[in-house]
Amino acid sequence: MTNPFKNISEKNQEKLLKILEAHRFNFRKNSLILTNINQGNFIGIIVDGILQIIKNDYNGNRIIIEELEEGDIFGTSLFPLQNVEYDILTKEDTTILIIDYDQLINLQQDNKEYYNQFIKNLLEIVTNKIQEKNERIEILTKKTIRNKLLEYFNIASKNRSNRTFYLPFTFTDLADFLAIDRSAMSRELKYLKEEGFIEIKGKRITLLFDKY
Amino acid sequence: MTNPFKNISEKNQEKLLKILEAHRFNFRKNSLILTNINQGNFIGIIVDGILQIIKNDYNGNRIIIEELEEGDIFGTSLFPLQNVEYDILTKEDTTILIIDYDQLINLQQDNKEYYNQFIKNLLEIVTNKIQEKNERIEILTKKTIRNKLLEYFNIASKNRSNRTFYLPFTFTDLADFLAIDRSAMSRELKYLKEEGFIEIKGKRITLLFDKY
DNA sequence: TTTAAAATGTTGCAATTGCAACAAATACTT
DNA sequence: AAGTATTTGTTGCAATTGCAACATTTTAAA
Repeated sequence: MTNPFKNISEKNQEKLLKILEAHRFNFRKNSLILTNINQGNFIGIIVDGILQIIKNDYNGNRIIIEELEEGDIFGTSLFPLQNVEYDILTKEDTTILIIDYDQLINLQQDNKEYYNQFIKNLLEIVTNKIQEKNERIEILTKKTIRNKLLEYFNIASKNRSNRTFYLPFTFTDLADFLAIDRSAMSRELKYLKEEGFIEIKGKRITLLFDKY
Repeated sequence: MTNPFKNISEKNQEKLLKILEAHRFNFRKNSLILTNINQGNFIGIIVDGILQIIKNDYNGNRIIIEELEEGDIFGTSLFPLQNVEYDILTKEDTTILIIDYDQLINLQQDNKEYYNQFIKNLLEIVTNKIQEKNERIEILTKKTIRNKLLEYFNIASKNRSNRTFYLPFTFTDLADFLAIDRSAMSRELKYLKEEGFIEIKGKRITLLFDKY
């Protein structure tokens, strides 16, 4: 994951955050970050910790939109529908920086190279985020639970360059991430184990198929 | 949709494209744009026309990843998996600009305000794209065909600020976009019409429900 | 360490969906 | 304008899935 302050010296980082009037916030594990931290358009940068963006349906379905870690960004301009319906939940103690998006974009500081570098870094981060979203879409467009699981496992395995990897969250969360029923997923995982496609020990998953 | 050259004069636009060694290409309707236009990391800008990014599954399923129009961007850095498996298809006669992504990012032209402006514009476009991806994910995470359709219709209606709108593509494409079986979708649309949720005349759709 | 809470595993059953196989209607091409 | 290709509509049926309800295991908190 790209660091939003890549190629920016400590000193310039401070200057930048001052110019942008960035605010720092600390949250305990399992707390809800209200999206109305400030009124306007904002970008949040995760300095440390883990966040989940959660959507709770009118159908009572809970969907994990994304899971974010250090260096990731989030914010109003990155969500549709003014993000009214999203919950942002800390999974660990988390520190974030909040920056006003409009102020950031409209700042007339072209001569400051650290400002330009920062914008470039954000572009790179958001571009990576698109790739993640596309991966997510790849998974969600698979028609069966089995194919969703296999696609998810393949991508996870590829991203970690290892046929063995650890789930970054619970199986309950995985079901929410894949937008499928947890018990149906559990059933399908059993079949996949029985048929020798995968091996599971706790959150440790090993792929036993070559490619599918 | 944001124009990638917003706030850049014609003159500076030319300079910029020269510096970036941008190449212009024209394609006829229904032609495949090979993703190996050039070898490296590239960004494509749609000057005019319409493109679809298509993925064909090993299961034989055809999925529309996105539909792009004038001002939109696409490119290797925006796809996962080195975009080997994606087809880029013109739906109309289309003109694009190709820019080398690494060259763009690594250019040392901080003093050129049009360059910085261009990067900012790209950030804005990619940020909007994230919103679109999130909307797509919202739709795909709905568990029933009915709810996928209703969510799609809601978003389409909201985006056009009108309860009547036109499908931007065929119903066959819509099924591919929603990742559902076309005939099953057709059946569900019939029920939605019968139950008075919607009205359909050709590609013209009117929502008759207040909110759902 | 005990207790409570959350996560995981399991299963029957009803609802939903994909698939296949057509007919009918539209849209393109020459 | 005729002929071909594509899109749309329809339906039975089998497969998949969600849901509910519960037992068991694991994790977290007091």
